[in-house]
Amino acid sequence: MRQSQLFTKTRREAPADEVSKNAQLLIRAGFVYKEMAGVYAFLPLGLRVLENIKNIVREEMNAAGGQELIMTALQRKELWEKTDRWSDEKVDVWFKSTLSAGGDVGFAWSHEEPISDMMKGYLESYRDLPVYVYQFQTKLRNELRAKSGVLRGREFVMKDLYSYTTDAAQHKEIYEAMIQAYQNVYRRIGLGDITFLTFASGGAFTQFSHEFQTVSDVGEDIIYIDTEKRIAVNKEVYTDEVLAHIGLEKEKLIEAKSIEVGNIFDFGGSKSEQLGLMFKDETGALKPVYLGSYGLGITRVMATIAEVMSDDKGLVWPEGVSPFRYHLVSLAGADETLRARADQLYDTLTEAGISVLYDDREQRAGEKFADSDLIGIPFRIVVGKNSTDTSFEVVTRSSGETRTMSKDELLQHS
RNA sequence: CGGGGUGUCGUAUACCGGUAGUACGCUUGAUUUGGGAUCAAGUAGACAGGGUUCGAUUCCCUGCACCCCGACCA
Repeated sequence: MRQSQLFTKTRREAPADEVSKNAQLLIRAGFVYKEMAGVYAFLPLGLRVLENIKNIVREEMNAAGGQELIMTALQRKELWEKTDRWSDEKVDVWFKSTLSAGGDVGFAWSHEEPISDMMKGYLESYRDLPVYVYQFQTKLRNELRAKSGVLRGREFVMKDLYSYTTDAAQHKEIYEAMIQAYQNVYRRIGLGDITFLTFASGGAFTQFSHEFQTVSDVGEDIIYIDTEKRIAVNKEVYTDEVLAHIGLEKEKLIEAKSIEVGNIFDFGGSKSEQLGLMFKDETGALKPVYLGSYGLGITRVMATIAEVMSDDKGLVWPEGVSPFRYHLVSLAGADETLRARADQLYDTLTEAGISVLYDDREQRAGEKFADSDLIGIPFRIVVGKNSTDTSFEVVTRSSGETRTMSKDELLQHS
């Protein structure tokens, strides 16, 4: 992509009404646009990051047996009344509206009810199970207060997978597979080292749920980490009894603030019974389908990366999620030789299927470097006085390290 | 929802009860070209409504928006 053609605009200063670092940087670098409090649009650069994150998640979900689908954003009142979660007293984040033709609808803040209700038409026998389906959906939540920029908005993209199994034993298999898949995701997007599997409250359904918590001072949760075992306990269930149950020693735990970047749940059979989602087992007996749900906030992950990986110059994208692999910065100016050299390198890399943002603009070096630092692509190739036809200056964004690389090395470097 | 704060060109800001200024951006021209260049000319603004006042962007009220703390976050 030629930067002269890219729809974006960097800003020297952040808007005065944004205090959170993730929103400041993402707006300044031209990744997101703020529509209103807690509601952000994703511009081409930001969308590329989102899609990269989604693709990593998609690959891991598919590998674990998940099948992608997409549910609706409009939901039926009657369905949510069945599980007693329609009233504003029970769920205070509902956006609701009425149909012109008559009747009430809700805007999707979660999809357990509709997706499980739908399953009634498809899951009738133990032969139909297990089923693992997931989607990437925009969730709408009427939060009393939006905060922390993109981290906690009223509109956000979430991956939610639902597992339908015959019993606890079958459920355990997918649940363990999901824990592994989630850990793969966080490792691949670059948050693996600071993201911990965390024991948390299971709400009304089970003793525990598991969260994935990324250590950050802007987080809203407090966790206690065992750095050797790489697991943690959320403050909400941090008791001697729970520690003993999990086998953690209090003295070894480190307290930290953290961002919840994922949450997986064991619902058991109770919700299925409420909804009438039953199947016949081998003996012909009618049983409730065993339900699990697995959430992962895509936009929140993007904001978390912006928050924890950035420096005073701007964003620093991990290789797995960066909008481009290389930022090719041409300092050719009026020098036709340099321009041709940059053009040729851009063509070569692009034809090899490598994503390159090519800063072919007329701007001066300082502005280009500042923009490049702000946008945060992992590797910057500088075509200028230090380059030749065969060797190029390459700067690593995260470390600032500069080295010289050949075209072949650029093509193979990964 | 409770408490606190803020609304001035596209962005960041200044001043002021009496002609709203600066920087960046943007437009045009010239000179520049390895870390946000220089010069010149131009462009563009007081959240909305009401009140006080000879006169309100400024003071007061209401609304709206945004930010922060808390509460909330299956």
